Amino acid sequence: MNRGISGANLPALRSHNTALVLGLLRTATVGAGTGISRLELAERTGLTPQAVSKITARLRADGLVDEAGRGAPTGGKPRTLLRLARRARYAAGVHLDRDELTVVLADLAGGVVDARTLPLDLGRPAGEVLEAVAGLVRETVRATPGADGAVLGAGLACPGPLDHAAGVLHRVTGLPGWEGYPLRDALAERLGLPVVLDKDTNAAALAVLPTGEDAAAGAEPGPGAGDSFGYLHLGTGLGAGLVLDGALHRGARTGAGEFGHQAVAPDGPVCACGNRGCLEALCLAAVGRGDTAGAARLLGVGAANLVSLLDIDRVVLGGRTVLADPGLFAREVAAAMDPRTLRAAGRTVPVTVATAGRRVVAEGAALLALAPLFGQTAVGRPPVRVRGRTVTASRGDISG
Amino acid sequence: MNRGISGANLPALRSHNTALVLGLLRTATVGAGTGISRLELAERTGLTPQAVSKITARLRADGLVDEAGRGAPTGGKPRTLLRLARRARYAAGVHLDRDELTVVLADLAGGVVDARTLPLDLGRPAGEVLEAVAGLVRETVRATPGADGAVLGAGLACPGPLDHAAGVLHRVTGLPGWEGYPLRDALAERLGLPVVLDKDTNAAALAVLPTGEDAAAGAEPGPGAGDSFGYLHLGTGLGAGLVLDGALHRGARTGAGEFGHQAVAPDGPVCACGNRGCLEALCLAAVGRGDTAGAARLLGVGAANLVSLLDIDRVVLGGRTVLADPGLFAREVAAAMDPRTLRAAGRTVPVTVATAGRRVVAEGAALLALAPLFGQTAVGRPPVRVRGRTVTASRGDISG
DNA sequence: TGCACTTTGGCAACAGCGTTGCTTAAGTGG
DNA sequence: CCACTTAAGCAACGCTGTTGCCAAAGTGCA
Repeated sequence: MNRGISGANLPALRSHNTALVLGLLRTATVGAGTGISRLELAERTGLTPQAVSKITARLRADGLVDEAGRGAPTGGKPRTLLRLARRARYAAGVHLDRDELTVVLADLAGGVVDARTLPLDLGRPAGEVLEAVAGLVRETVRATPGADGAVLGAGLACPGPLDHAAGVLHRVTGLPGWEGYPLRDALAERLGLPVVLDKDTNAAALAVLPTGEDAAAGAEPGPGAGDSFGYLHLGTGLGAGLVLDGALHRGARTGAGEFGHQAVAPDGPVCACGNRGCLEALCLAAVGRGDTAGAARLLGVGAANLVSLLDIDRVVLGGRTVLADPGLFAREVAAAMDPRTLRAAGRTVPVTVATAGRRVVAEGAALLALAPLFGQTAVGRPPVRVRGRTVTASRGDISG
Repeated sequence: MNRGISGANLPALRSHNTALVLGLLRTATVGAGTGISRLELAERTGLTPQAVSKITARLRADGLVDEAGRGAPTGGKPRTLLRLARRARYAAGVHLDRDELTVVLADLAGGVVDARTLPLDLGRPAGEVLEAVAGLVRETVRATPGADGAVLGAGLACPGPLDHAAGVLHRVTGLPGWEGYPLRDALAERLGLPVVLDKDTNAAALAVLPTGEDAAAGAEPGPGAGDSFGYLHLGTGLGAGLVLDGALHRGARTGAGEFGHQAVAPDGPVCACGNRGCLEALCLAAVGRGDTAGAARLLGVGAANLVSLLDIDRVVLGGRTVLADPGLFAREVAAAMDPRTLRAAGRTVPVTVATAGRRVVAEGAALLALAPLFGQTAVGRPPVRVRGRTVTASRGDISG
């Protein structure tokens, strides 16, 4: 029942609008982006040009935003383009997998500046693992001139159930030693930086959110809404990261996205979780007997369920098994989905493979640490007049 | 890519906070609620007491809020309790089903003031159906003294695929005449009132959202987050309404909640949608052969999939078939879910049956029309300091 | 009964947000 | 070269929630 504290005051208003502008600047900065003008920022946010001028002036004074040349001629004074000062701040992204450690250093726009990978057995004692992580992060930061004092924080992505809010691991399958370990705070103390802990699949989903370079062909988010998709990760397990209306959906216990343990066959084989007919068990069995196409088609059935339940715009695939034959997976998953989504939802849902490949989780982890800067939540809507008096309006329950 | 316009200005800020206060007043008003004091409003919203005083003063001047006695003695001046002036405004809720029309008139707090039901064949021509709907709404409004000029709008809940944003029906299964019909605008014109169109399952889910009277036992939303649940409706079909973090999840095309067409058996019977193994086909077949408990257990398997994917807090059941034996359904669904959610998510998920019974959809439809008044979206969080300067913060992608 | 104390809640002045009206800057095109 | 167009900053402003203060309205002990 406790809805939390969500009253808004002027500093919150300012933060919200600043984050909104920064978010748009980021999408205009990533990849080969040339920047975005103040007026376009005003159009996209709904703020007045003057308000955008003030906000961008503050950001420029803080060194977070630079001018980047002129826009196309329009018959009058050309628009001045703005973009993020990419190297003004950095964030570290850590992918702590069962047998491997990957660390990336990302700039303000999320671009990877440096990346390092090390073999690492997650079964080793916690102190040892933490020292390896902290060491590789420090090494990566030191290798980039100017990054040393400018790292905003670190994102840490791990497999298995965990609690994002508390920063604590639950049970990493097969590795009982990590149960309940406060990984976030332990790393934060060693690094002297804020750390955000999340599931690997959630991190990967963040990396796939279109920050400019990666919007899937044909995927059109609905009117006024953010992007919605599922990132399906098939590696040593099968999980998903869900982005709904442009925001990661974790669930209250960081339990969302347990895609692999949906039941799709009443009398299927017994899964490692103890139940029958889990999609993960069927899928991995198919992979195990070399039937990659069969695994992909099973994945497609699960993906079709996801589309039916959540009305997402697109599906993105990743994980080692998928990356071993990306074309086949994209093709077979789509083939398995099409008849179901066409008949049930009347549309074809685009299926792609995450372009960042094996580094997608680490890149997403860095975005976890950058996320507080780039908000996207609305404060509300224009006031509504009720019986002649302006009373109120808000996004509330209804969205149209 | 178009994130929509979400910049916030002072009127938006005011609307947001006013809606927040109204929402808390509503939860304190429904049922046997005695009201809520200004100071508690301040604590719950995070606003200062003075800000709450100003907001409630405006609402009292508008006639939307009344004083309602004193709070418990605390050793000083007792708090003055406030509550919604329930009869200050009304909203109509329309449940247009295949064979029946139900209209309720709800007061500001969502309480049902009057309700009427009529047999109505949805296969009749559109004009005839609309006239019946408008007629029953008018009749219901006229029957309540003081309601005539005070109706904020009408919510209209229908079965089958439709577009909430456009207010247009897609194809109502078996009734091709309604395909593409702009039902919302047609009714709005006849009534001279704003109309909101939504799926019956979404409306029912709104009615189940705890506005005070209906919080399921044992359901604890996660820290800082809103309630999350799935409302599963088993009647002539099988569908769901999803509430995630306190907000209805519709999807960009109002397609979310197609719970019945998830595949749970690779070689199952052919469903009406043309695919094999849909949960709806299996479930309805079980009902058809009198195996109600079997249908309930199948429902439980689907519900467990929902919990795995979305990490929801609870499951609520409704629909004619469920209401024919509520106890059995609650028991068997829970029994089928428990082994799956215990092993996969480590918890038991409460299962209840919607208390509003057959009227739940119409009640929820009325809430659709009231929703714009009672927002629950946050503007952001307190500012975050980055390298010594206050830059920004927002809810953004990460929620902890 | 009276008085000290506690707590509520309004009044008034204020800081800071985006907005408005206007001016200046910097181009294009005849 | 000049009229015109468009971009973007300056200054004044309205309105938001906030702060400091004070009156109102209780409780509880002497």
